[in-house]
Amino acid sequence: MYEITTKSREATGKWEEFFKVLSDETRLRILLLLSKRELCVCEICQILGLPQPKVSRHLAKMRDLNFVKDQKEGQWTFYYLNIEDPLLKDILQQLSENSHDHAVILNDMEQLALKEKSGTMCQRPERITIQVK
Amino acid sequence: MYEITTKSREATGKWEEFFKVLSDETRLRILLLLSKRELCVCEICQILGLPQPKVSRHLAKMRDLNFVKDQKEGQWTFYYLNIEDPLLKDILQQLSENSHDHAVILNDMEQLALKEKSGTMCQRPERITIQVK
DNA sequence: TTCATACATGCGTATATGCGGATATTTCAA
DNA sequence: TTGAAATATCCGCATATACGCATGTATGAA
Repeated sequence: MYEITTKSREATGKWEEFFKVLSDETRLRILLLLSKRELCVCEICQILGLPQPKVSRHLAKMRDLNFVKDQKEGQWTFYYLNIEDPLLKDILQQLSENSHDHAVILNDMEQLALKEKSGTMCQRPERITIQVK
Repeated sequence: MYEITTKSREATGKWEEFFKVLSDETRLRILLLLSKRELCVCEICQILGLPQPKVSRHLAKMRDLNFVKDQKEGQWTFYYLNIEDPLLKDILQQLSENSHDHAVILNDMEQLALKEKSGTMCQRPERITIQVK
């Protein structure tokens, strides 16, 4: 149903707002990270190499516009994609497929992989294994 | 080929710029009009009920970023969609399909239809019949 | 040549937006 | 209770962006 699948636009009722969220490199980087897996704020900061207030602000904006959802777990707040919007999924898919000429994105993905391997991810409760992909 | 189909992003190399163009109601209205047919600046102004400098500036921006192309024909400059970008096509398709709850867009389409019926469209040379849809 | 129409653009302004730095709040461990 | 870590938010500033208005340019008709 359209009413269900396009929440991120319903929030404002305006398409401009939807695209405005995507008009920022930091937010795109975060969205592409979250398209791989859920992450807490401090993990995102470390992977992207960005200050926490900056990341937090962008996450808040995307949460307000229903691009992502959050789930507090003790000291951490985990963010994950709101996958109910097919257009958003299509767009992130396209970005992901064409990231080969985007050095910044490639590096972000590598930093995520490195961090996962190094065992320095924040501890998750079992039930938060939200696999988005 | 990716190199051919994504010109509107290659222009800047940055996805943000692509979405920034879509982050404006006037530009979305124009793009949806042009997804129906090619139009000159004065036709767009009349259909949207917007001042000419405003429309002209938005068109210039979209031309610079390869969203649209223009073709001068005597006193008129006809603009039409650059349809080489599959993502742009997808997005406009989605917008078009879901315009039923967007009164502004619905009215624009009606104004276009009315203007076509009323015989007040600017005169076109035969060869400019660029059907985009 | 003169004038009207179509279109583009320069300028000043108001607003939006992103950012850095500081700080408040919550949670957990010592 | 105290302190450190994680997160959110407030403040002030710098920049970007859209707009209105005026003007410049080109084209075609009288």
